[in-house]
Amino acid sequence: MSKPSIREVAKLAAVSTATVSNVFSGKKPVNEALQKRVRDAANALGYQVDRAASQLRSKRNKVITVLVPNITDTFFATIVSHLENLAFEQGYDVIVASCHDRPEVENSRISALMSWRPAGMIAIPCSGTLSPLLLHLKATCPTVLIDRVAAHEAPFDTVTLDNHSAGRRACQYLSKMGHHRVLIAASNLSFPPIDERAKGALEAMSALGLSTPDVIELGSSVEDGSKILDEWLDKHSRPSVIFALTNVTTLSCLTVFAERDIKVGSDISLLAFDDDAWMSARSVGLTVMRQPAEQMAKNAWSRLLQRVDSEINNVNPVASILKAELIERQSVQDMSGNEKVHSLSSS
Amino acid sequence: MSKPSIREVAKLAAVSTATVSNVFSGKKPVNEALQKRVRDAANALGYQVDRAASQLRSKRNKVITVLVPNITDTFFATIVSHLENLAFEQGYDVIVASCHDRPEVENSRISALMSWRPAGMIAIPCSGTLSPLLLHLKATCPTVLIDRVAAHEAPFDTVTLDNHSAGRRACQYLSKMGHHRVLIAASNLSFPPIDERAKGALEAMSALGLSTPDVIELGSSVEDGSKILDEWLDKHSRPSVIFALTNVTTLSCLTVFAERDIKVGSDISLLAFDDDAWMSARSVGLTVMRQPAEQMAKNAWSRLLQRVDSEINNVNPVASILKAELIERQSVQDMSGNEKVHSLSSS
DNA sequence: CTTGATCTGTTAAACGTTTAACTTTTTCTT
DNA sequence: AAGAAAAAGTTAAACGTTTAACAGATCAAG
Repeated sequence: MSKPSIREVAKLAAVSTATVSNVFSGKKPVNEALQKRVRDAANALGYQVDRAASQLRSKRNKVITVLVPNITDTFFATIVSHLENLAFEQGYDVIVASCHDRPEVENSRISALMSWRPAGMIAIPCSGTLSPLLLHLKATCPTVLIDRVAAHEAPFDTVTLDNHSAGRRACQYLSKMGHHRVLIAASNLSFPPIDERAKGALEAMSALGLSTPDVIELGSSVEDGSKILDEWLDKHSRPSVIFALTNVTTLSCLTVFAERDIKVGSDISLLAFDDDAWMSARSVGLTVMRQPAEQMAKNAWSRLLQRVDSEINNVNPVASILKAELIERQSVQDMSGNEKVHSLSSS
Repeated sequence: MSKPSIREVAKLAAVSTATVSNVFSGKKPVNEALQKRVRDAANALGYQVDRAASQLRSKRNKVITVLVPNITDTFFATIVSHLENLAFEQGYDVIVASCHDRPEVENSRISALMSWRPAGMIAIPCSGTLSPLLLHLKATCPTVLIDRVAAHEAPFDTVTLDNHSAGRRACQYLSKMGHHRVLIAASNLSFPPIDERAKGALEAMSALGLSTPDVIELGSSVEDGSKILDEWLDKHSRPSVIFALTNVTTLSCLTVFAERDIKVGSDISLLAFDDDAWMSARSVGLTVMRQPAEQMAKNAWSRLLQRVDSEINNVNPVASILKAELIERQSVQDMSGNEKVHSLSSS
């Protein structure tokens, strides 16, 4: 029942424990024949190296911990999935924790993660203001932060979207399509990326000389968001387009549209964020600002490995900033009355 | 830089290492005042118990590993999320691995997970035929299997949906709604739950004396599935309803409907499986068979803890089987011509 | 045939914790 | 007040691995 140890393998293969260790770690070369003998013995006993003992002695630990606000959010899950792949390729193990959007839980999850003595940590903070515990990591563990962080303010390597630019470009597109009355559906403006998106949008509108859009906060759940949006619509005249700043706010918008029998793409336009699978599987596909989730994971990973390998901790934090991609589908109606670009007919 | 050990805490607090250990583990009582002295010293040094050393010595390990086919699938992510909550409440840590639907990867992930020497494991196998490595767990580690497993055949505790009944009830509903020509969109019939759903559906139709539905396999990706369905529709006359057996096949169906400009709920009906957030946030909400994901997680968890705590391993496997819930929305059109049940008017 | 370099293998001491066994102190019984 | 029992701390030996330090063999060069 209890697992066999390296000693039993050594005895069965009639070698020293050091040799068995070398066979499995590859640290020192060992003769072909012996190697086979050892492996056979190990298989016969069902031996497997004990991580705890290995780590305790060697102080090396090929483990990266990942902290996300919520694993059920497709965007975060996608990033986790990519990170897991990258880690796997390089012989690292990943331990994931999610804090369910609760800062208190975040703290306790960080403690738990750190007790594994990981080689490094990749975190998507759940709130814009970094907790003291998180900040303390600066001194103890190579860390890179993704997404919910103000890129240049954090004392960590960061990988973020150029949220300001994404918001700006989104609104430029909206105005090009002839929309003047836009409502911005944010989740929570205390999250730096959301705030940036909204600021970028506002700035673009004012630069274009258009009226400043209203901004409403819909929170982090679809239900709450629907209710808030519903009430807002009761009190205001209908905007020509809603710019939804996350996949969850997008869902809130669609819920309300369904209840009120408002048709997307004709009665109202919708520009969404992220690009979940369901957003394109619709009769009126959603036009979206897509975040390059895979690239974000890749950058975070390589940045972290660099820190881990170089042991140097006094290099200045580097901020890696990526661009969102506008994917044009049918949910933003063209109200401009302009000719289509591809039309060659002379008027 | 390097983490302080229990010895340094002991020295600073002027006690023995055993006392420090007892303060943190609670194994033996220790005087209030001393306790405070120890905690203060630990805080001052930033001390944290080293899991590896602790586990190595005590052989206890409050860790449960979780294996899923794909963390980006909302259904699996939801289960993982609930499991994480349950674990957290009881002082367990969870290590999650996903095998990206590849059996080879599954094997290597299992090895990796086992090297943590977890107290138990909860797995959603990625294929219906359990790998030898997985079967081997029977002897080494308390294990409970969820979802992709034939409930009564596996030599493990299982938590599954009553898929046969779900398929049957779905088709009974469909027939009640006046649908006679139904197409079943399976993902992969080699997965036991999918096969069961299809079988249940077929059985219901034949019991009702209706023509047996066609069954097509759409695979595990939205794109592949769309292509296959698209080709099928080219060669066959349009069914009155599609019964999609997973959230991914549902997406494939909707993609094809969008391309062909087929309106759900009027041109064609759709009965979906699972109940992802986006399924209700539509002008025509999807009627679905919802799986009780939270309950599945709860049952798996309590079943596992029972095994872990009782140390008894010769109890027969127990199969926990849950019911799906039919949630009626608008995507299945009523073709029966019957009066509505709530209508009291005399004809 | 020596010298020394190169391989391949072994021995034994850590790594940071827990815990059985022991010692000291306190409390309770009579 | 003496002795027993209970409570609170300490000592030191594990846990299963890695790895310095060492040892024996093989081989090439001089």
